[in-house]
Amino acid sequence: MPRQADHDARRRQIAEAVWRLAARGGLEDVTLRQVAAEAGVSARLLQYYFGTRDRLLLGALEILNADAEARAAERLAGLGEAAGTRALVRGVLLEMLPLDEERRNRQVVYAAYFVRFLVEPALAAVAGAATPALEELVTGLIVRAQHTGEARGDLDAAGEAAYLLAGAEGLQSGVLLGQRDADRAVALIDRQLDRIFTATT
Amino acid sequence: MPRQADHDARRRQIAEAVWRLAARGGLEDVTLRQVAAEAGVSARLLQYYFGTRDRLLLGALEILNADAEARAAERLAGLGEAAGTRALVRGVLLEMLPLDEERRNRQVVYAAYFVRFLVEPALAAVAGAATPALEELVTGLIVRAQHTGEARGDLDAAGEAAYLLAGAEGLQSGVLLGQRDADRAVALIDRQLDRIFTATT
DNA sequence: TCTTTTATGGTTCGATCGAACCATAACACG
DNA sequence: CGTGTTATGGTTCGATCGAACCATAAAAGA
Repeated sequence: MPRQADHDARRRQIAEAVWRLAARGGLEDVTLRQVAAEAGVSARLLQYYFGTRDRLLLGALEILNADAEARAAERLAGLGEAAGTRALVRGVLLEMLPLDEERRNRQVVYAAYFVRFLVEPALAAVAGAATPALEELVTGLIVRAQHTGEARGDLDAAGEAAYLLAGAEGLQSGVLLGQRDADRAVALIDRQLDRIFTATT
Repeated sequence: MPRQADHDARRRQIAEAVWRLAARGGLEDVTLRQVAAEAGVSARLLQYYFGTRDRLLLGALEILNADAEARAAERLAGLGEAAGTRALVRGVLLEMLPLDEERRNRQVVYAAYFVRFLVEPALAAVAGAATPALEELVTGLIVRAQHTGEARGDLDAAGEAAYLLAGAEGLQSGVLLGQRDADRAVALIDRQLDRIFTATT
């Protein structure tokens, strides 16, 4: 019938403006007018594609989440098909560090949303899904490595997986705050992996 | 000469209102009017004691920091004078978990400030001091324990200290988000300490 | 070519924001 | 008992906010 537009592209364009503003000044800078200006569209369009501001924040987060998942899977696949178990675990952990602008911005946006996660159940559902899934994934990888002898058999796989991921998250904060060098954070992770995995083939 | 007031008490009263609002809805809810209402004073008084909103946020954070430090020292001292090294390290780590309302609120407030730490240098200075100091402290404790034989001698004290603290910070997020039980987080920390420290006396 | 529906811009409204300003009640001291 | 200073409340201003509303340009199908 009429004038068709690429809704997904428009929503992404607007969401990216939300991300930039949130990373720059927190959610309080994510005002409808500022997002519109940053995205180069009229404020009316934000209403058209997202509705209210709360739903804009929710929608922008959903797109960010989908993006993060896709990019992470892409990067893990990029390790090569015959990547060792240790390399896979390392890849998952490094995904949580701000090793490039893309990851850094994404992680800062998550930080900007954090308090809201604690209050708005709709956002909490979107945010809370990732971490437990990663924990199961890493646990499974360590268990597999224990079976093949790549990892020490006398350690608690689930506990180590949880602490590895928690540590990566903590290192993320330190690097973002400029308290810690990114390279040094990676080195710390590698040292923990040295402890868990035995022979490097 | 005239009508004296306890400035420190007033500033604290106002700062506590800031904390409550920030923990409840993030910094965007910390508006002069809402803080005034929450503290039970007029908005004029916020200007009188803190000046602009930026300086209110800075002042409230400074008081929070001083509070955190004092309470942590208090709690560590409460472990007893002859507390073992492992117990001290454990105490430091547990201070980063939301094990009671006080710690939980404080940690949520820090989260609310986080993005601002990355942007405003004045806030970054206040926030960034704690973590490196804790890292040196824990490193020193582990080194001491290695000398006395309480800790395994073949591990990198600084690296383990850094990863312990980072892990505690990551566990903090998980507990705050309700993804992880607080008791389970403590158990995970204890398991890491089992690995680092040898004999429990 | 003419609809008819969609995508988009612009304007407006009531509320609220931060900050400046105006007032005055309380009180220590002469 | 004044009296001068401090601590506090209230009001106002211009700006901005989120949301609703009004308009219209574009284009797909008749």
